[in-house]
Amino acid sequence: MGNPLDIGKIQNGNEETEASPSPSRRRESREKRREQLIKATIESLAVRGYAATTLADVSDGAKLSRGIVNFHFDSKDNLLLETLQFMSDEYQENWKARYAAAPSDTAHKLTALITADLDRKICTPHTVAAWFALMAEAKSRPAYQKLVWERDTKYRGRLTEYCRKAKDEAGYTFDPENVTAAIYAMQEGLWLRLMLSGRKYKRTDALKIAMEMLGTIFPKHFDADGRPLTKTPMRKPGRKT
Amino acid sequence: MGNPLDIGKIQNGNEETEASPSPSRRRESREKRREQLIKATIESLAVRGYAATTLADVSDGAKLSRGIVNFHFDSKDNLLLETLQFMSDEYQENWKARYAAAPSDTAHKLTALITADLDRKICTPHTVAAWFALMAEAKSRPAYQKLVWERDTKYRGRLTEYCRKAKDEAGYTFDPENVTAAIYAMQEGLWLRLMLSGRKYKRTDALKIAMEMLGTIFPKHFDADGRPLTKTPMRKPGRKT
DNA sequence: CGCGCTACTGAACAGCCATTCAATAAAACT
DNA sequence: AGTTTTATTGAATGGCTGTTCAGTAGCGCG
Repeated sequence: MGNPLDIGKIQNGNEETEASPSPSRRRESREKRREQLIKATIESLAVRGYAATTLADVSDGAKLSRGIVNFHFDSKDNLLLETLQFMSDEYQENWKARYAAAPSDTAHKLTALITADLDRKICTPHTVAAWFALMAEAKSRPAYQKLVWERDTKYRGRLTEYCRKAKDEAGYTFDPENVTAAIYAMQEGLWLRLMLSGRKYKRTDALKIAMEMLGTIFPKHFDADGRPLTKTPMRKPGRKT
Repeated sequence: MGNPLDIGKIQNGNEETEASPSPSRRRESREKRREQLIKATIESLAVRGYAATTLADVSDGAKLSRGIVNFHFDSKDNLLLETLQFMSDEYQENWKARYAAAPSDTAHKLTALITADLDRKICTPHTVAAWFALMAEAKSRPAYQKLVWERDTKYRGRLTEYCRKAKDEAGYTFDPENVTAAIYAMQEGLWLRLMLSGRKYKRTDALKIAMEMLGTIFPKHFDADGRPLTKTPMRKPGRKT
């Protein structure tokens, strides 16, 4: 325990292909540094856990000096809070984009919401581990709790909307609020399992489980494997075939 | 932050009504002290979180002196590990007892397994919060991971057994392994919500959500509200009504 | 009553870690 | 080029915390 977790050269997957003027540049823009430090924090949270993550770990991980975090984030507490904020933003941007891009029928919107949670972008072992590390502290940190709760509320609101819509379309008998709660709980539980199981379970396994459950809950909208049924546009009790 | 969380007088809900010889007794049996310290640890984990829990908090909470934890548990690490073990044991004893006491038909066994998770005994806000505090560290602590994984495996094995049985009895089309994973994930997600939401969600709400989901997944075994149907003994594809 | 025995205490200690800050160096600007 | 501004460094600091251990006190036993 104590190896620096080299992520000094972050794979900035963005389209930042501009020939950087000098590779030995020490000064970076404020935003870049902050993001670099946040990523190093996530890394350390995932590998070492919350309790064992020190500022030295973070600065070493970013290949920078000791005082750097307090310079950019004022305090460790604040670094952790902004890390949570960062992950929360990333999460929301992801599902909103996927939701917007999905066809407008209920089955596809639901699919988009569910699969977004298990997207490759946000559902890496490190991200999930860091997320739980911070979330576990939420009970004793009102600021964390507020962030997490807001993230939850927005997503679940949208999910409820479509559970209700599905019910209207196909005449299911369930209570939409309860089904939403159940689905959302399942999603978080799948995350937890992904974190705990190391390499035994993969993201794609979780995806399969989630989609099959959609098929079970909304049998008129999905087939048994969880594939959206879009043939019938589905009106009130519309006749089929 | 720093008030001692008085639980010196633990409510030992057991049938230990034996008139304790002298109320000012300082020396206690080894087991009693250990349990008292573990309960103080759970309390502190729930209120302060993992990172902020110090040995001073634990000994203050138990109204004992500073060195007491190292005397009984050797190290803080070991205290935390034994706390996890304690909660794990309590959890398993609970569901095994409920399972054994349930009627032998599939629906009731399933109900027993599901409701056990949300039993008043083990599903208190403090217990759940402490559980997640420790579980979040599992990724970076092999010893924790092992304990949590074992706990999971036993419970899920039993759950799978009955999902399979239900499928055989009623001819459902789902994959039993996947359904088990989904149900179990939902259970853990409900725990998480219980922890995060403070007083907004109650144990009984979670119970309702879980049972309604059982009704959705096993429609031949439960009614829509999740009540076990026991009238029909249920054979293979038996004709109905 | 004395003698150990064991649970327990709390002061002392050593190590770790977040934070500070004076010094430095790179960019930006004039 | 000179000056200001800004980012960065890394050694110093002080507080906190886990652990130790020499001492204390309740308890049973002979």
